[in-house]
Amino acid sequence: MAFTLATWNINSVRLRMPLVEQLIAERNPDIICLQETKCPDDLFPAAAFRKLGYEHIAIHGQKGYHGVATVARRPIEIVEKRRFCEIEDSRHISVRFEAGGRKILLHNFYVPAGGDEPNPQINPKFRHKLDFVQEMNAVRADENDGAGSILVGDLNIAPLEHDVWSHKQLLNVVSHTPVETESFEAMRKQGAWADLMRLNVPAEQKIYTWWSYRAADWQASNRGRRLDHIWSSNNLVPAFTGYEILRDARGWERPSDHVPVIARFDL
DNA sequence: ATGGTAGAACCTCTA
Repeated sequence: MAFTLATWNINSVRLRMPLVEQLIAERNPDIICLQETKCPDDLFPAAAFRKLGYEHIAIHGQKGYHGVATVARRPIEIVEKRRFCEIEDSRHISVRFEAGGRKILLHNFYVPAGGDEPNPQINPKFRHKLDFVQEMNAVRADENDGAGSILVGDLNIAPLEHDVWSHKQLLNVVSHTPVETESFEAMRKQGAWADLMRLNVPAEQKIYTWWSYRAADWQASNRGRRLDHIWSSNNLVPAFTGYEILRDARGWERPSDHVPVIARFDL
């Protein structure tokens, strides 16, 4: 039983519904996890998704900012919309679905970006980001009863040296500072999560999923970062059969600054 | 070293 799963920071789902349609036309993922939907739940384009065949919809949105959504061609059951750092931001939703006779728990995350100043003493947004990652230590790849877990989303941290265009130049830039990358990797390992996008890729190979809007020519400068991630419990690693970063989507009409990442599993 | 773009919503915040 094969299925594909896409994760994409869409940066306004209402504005970019045509791009979502393009993703579906080109790759037809079974499940789509969106972040930064920037859309209250009552304005979510649910009818449009249903029309496209995504009849199962789990949303956790708010007005103006943040917001996550998981939509699927197959039944999904909402498990939780977790609140982090005692703040009412919409940054998480988890659902359960069945594949190959196994129940799978799927977390969809939008981790705080953290502002520009990488000093938690003077930048509350960076403090919030660090606290958020700390709190994610409680989210583990539970393997009870043979079930598996998947965690995807815009995690806003590029943990490894070759997850950014220049390790040296980004050491003091939020998303790649040592305090972030170290607590991020510690949290991932502590939760027993496998970093699927790096599994079979040489450490020195660059992987990007995001290119800034601020570059004059994103393609020419190619100063990307790997901010979007796909993790799974170890018992799902044998079922993981590969992934694709839809880099082309960065060049689509009025693009998001993130591109979809699509993982394939065969259970 | 600096400033560059984009979205939501309405003033400025967030990224």
